[in-house]
Amino acid sequence: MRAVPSILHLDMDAFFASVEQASKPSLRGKPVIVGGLGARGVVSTASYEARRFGVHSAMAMAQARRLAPNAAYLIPRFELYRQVSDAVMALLRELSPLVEPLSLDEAFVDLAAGPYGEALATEGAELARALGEDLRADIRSKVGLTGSVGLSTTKFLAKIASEQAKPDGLVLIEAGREREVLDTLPVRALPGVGPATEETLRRAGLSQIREVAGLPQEELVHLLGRAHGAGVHALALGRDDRPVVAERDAKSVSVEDTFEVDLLDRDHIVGELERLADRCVRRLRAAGRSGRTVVVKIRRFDFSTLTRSETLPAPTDDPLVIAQMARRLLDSVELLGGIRLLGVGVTGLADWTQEDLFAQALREGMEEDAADAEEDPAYGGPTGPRAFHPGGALPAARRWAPGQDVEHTELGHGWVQGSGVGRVTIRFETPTGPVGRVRTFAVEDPELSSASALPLLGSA
DNA sequence: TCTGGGGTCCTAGGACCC
DNA sequence: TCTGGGGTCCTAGGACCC
Repeated sequence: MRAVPSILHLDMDAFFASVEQASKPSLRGKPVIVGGLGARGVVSTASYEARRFGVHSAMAMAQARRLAPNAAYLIPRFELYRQVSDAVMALLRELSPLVEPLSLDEAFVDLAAGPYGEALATEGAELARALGEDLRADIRSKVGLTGSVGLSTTKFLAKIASEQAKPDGLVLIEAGREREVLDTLPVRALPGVGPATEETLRRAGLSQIREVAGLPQEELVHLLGRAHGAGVHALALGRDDRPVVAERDAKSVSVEDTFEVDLLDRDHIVGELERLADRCVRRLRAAGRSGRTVVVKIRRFDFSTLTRSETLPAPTDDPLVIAQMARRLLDSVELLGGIRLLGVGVTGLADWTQEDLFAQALREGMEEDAADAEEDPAYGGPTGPRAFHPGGALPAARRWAPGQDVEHTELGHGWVQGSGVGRVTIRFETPTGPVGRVRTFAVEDPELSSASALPLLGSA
């Protein structure tokens, strides 16, 4: 454990919702909820204004609508979030090359490995605090958002600190005070303790970290298993020597869809599977990877979930091979009663592809499919726009989704506030302008087209 | 209108090999 | 001919995280 609180954890405040508020002046100070808007959607992020109604991440969207009927409900705009995230991560890299992103809105930074490392060793906590406050000021002025910073001697404590700092604050836990802080927290605050482990511990009479820390390690191992028990025990004692690790290679790529209505027809399900396989391969190839194991995931009507996987002798990124493996895996599953989710993934990733004899053999035996593939120069597979799927159960590529960016030939940039009965309501405003005016159009209005997001401060 | 999507890590049994 | 022990790979499932 370090003598100086040189591990920084940054957590952006209500990130997706805050980006939306920064982007849409009319939503500032208002409850904003970002997530899936369909019948089976869940909340990704609720703004602090929306949290006052009891809305939180992972809540069913239907429940959120009951709690906060007047909030703004928006689809996520991941491209924009990624751009903003890149700008934030760039600020973190000014502090140290050792930056470990955990998601778009969260990262650890090892300050000791950066330009301030030596000064930190002598000046200690006060310099760490100053660096954290400067970072927060930079994020506010250069990105236009607020983030909370935790600083401490380990990853775990830095994360606890940023949690305590929220929203828009900074908390530093000094070397030597770790146990004192942990003694006030419930077991649920330990990373790796979720609902199931919490319940196991509760039944053993353990609800506070302090109680877990007082136990011999063997007892935890007995309760939770070898790796988990030892890990939880160490963290409860404040022992955490996990290093900050930059750029970890992904170990799997997967895509999945939950359908608005359970899918019953096997042919229809196979069609969706092929679309998913195609999307999965695109992502795999975009990352320059290939993989050996194909995984098909199915969630049945009753929410029971199963996976089927098969491993090739060598990695592939061939769309035909992956789609065919996925189809065969699906064939081995009983689909009676209907399915609510379908997924396709590839694991066992490699950076290179051996000469793919398997794909070659498959191609030679499948000239018709190969001919299909040529119609779509990039990828094979009988895929097409959602609109062409009869009875397509996905939210039919709705032309206008709430939150989406649009451009009007005369009125300029705006966003979809809502749509229905052949009409769409647009609010015309930009991140740097005043609150905009609302206008309603026919959904088919040729003056209206979808657009890209505008940067938050003209620079992000 | 119950329960998203993209990940990581661990466990456990059987196959297989030495 | 009555039954090893260890290591690794594959498959399936589950907990957890954001």
